[in-house]
Amino acid sequence: MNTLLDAFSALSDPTRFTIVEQLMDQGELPAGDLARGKGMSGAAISRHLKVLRQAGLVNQRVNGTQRIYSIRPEGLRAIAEWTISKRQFWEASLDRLGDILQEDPTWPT
Amino acid sequence: MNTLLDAFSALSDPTRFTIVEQLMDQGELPAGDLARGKGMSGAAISRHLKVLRQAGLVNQRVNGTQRIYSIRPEGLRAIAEWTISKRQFWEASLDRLGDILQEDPTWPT
DNA sequence: CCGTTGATTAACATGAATGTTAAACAATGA
DNA sequence: TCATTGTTTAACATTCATGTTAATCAACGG
Repeated sequence: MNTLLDAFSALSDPTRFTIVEQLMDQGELPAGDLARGKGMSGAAISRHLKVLRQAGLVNQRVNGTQRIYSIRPEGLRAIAEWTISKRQFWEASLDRLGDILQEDPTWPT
Repeated sequence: MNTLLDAFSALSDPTRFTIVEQLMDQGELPAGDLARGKGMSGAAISRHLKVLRQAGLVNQRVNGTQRIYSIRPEGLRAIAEWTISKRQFWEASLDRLGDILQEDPTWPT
């Protein structure tokens, strides 16, 4: 559960959230690319990446002088499983479960 | 998406997270009961509840002098929908999707 | 009307978070 | 070997978060 709170905390920062989304969209990226992408010092990004790593949300791979980051699926599962375990609460706001299928056609039926 | 970050932020605090879980377990509860349950001043709990309300995660109902709080399903849906939309990433860490069914037999197949 | 109860807001202290620049460090290539 | 590049860590300033107690406010019951 501590893992879960760390994940929530890590994702609650806009910079870190967009890093995660960028890694999801573009696959693995070196720290430098992420820093350039957001108008922010490399030092700041480096520490954000450390927070994400400690929360278990990203992996770091070494390639020469580069540190290449990618999504760590196990980290996201903490959130996914909590969400699933509480499904009855957010489903309660749907008149019909079918509504969500409209939003996400890949949702398992 | 701002709603989503507010929800993550709200849930990243241990006191607020347990308030949410307590409301899920026990249904609606007055602020005073929540304060007594955690050894903390009513003032602190009141502000935590305000954060949860502003994040859209709980509802407030007035009953005489009491403020009775309950889960707000719409708020949880922001997290649920983000999680679902990123499903491919956390499913990637499963050898077989069936694994999760073992953890949660009610998961839709 | 007054005192009590339940709850929130105000004022304050303190520790955590986040950005910057400068320093440190490792890998690479001339 | 030495300069360059990529990244992280250190030191610092500033803002944000969170707890406490005291003050405020509304509802109730005598």
